[in-house]
Amino acid sequence: MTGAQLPGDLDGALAARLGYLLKNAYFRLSERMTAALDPYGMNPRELGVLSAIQAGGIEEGGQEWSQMELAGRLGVDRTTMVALIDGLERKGLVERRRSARDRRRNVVLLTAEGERCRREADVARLQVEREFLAPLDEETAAVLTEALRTLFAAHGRVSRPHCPPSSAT
Amino acid sequence: MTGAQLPGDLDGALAARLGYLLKNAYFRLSERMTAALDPYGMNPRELGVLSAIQAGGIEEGGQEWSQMELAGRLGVDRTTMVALIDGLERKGLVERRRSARDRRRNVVLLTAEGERCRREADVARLQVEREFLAPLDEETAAVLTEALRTLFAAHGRVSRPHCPPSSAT
DNA sequence: TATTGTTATACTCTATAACTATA
DNA sequence: TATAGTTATAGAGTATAACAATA
Repeated sequence: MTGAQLPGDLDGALAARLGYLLKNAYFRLSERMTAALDPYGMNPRELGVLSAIQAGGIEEGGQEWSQMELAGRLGVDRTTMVALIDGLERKGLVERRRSARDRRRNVVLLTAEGERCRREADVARLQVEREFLAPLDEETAAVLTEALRTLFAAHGRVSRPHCPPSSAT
Repeated sequence: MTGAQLPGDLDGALAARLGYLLKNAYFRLSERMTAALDPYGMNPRELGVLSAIQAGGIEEGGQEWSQMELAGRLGVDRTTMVALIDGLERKGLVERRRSARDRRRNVVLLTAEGERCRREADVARLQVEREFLAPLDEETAAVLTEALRTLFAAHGRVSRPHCPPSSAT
């Protein structure tokens, strides 16, 4: 569609580039996801935070995670996480609670509304993903997803040099 | 690897998200590509510009493209393209030439060194792509690439609202 | 009047440094 | 002394607005 009005095969040449293809897929999906989540008052990244909190809550009998741990797991800076939690707290979707065992840590919990919003938004997310993959037949879509998972396992997530407490300074 | 030191299945939960997978694949590949192209004195985006110029040059008997056209095709703003061409020109890889037929247009051409650099860097790019896909067997890698191409054709590239001369102001 | 290239400016996102309170 | 959270600040990347030259 966008390329149809362009003469020549430049789009073809670019479409041979893996980076170009991945970038376009990522940004196009992000656009749709952002639009789809807007009615729920959140963006994809915020939904990611809510999901991370929830994923922690259901594991090992309900482990609670601090901002630091969430930041590390989501691959964002801890200062970014502060702003992220600020926003979610302002919307009443999460709440900070001082950890009893280590009073430096802020445990982040879903509120009842936060959990409800997360669940609804997650349905919207799945719907967007399905629509996005609709141009592919079912098996191809499955192979694509599985291949991306394999690459993720092999190459790891985006490194966040100064966030996990390792080689700083 | 990165996830191995993390307790629980949060990475698993995130790895179920298409956006997360695409983002990680894109950023990881970008990191590697940036490192691999560094010896050639360029970054992935600059190589994209050189390739776009070259792709134009070999098509329809050697069509020459202006900054505006290159910007439109690469999906970047025209002001970004100015800075991009500035950098490439400073390195002696491209040169601007005023179009004879329309003196408003700056046709951008590869210098001899620019074409040589582009060709060498493109070999490095292919090598990086191959290595990046190495965790996948050959057929899976082919399906992945083809699927991304299909999605690209269906959803188009990243839209750049104010760049193609359409709905501005 | 509209378009290309250009410059200057603003905005967004993220990282860095410094501060506090806890350990 | 080191760590978690916070704040303020700076930096990259990108978009917006305005201007000159040309159509």
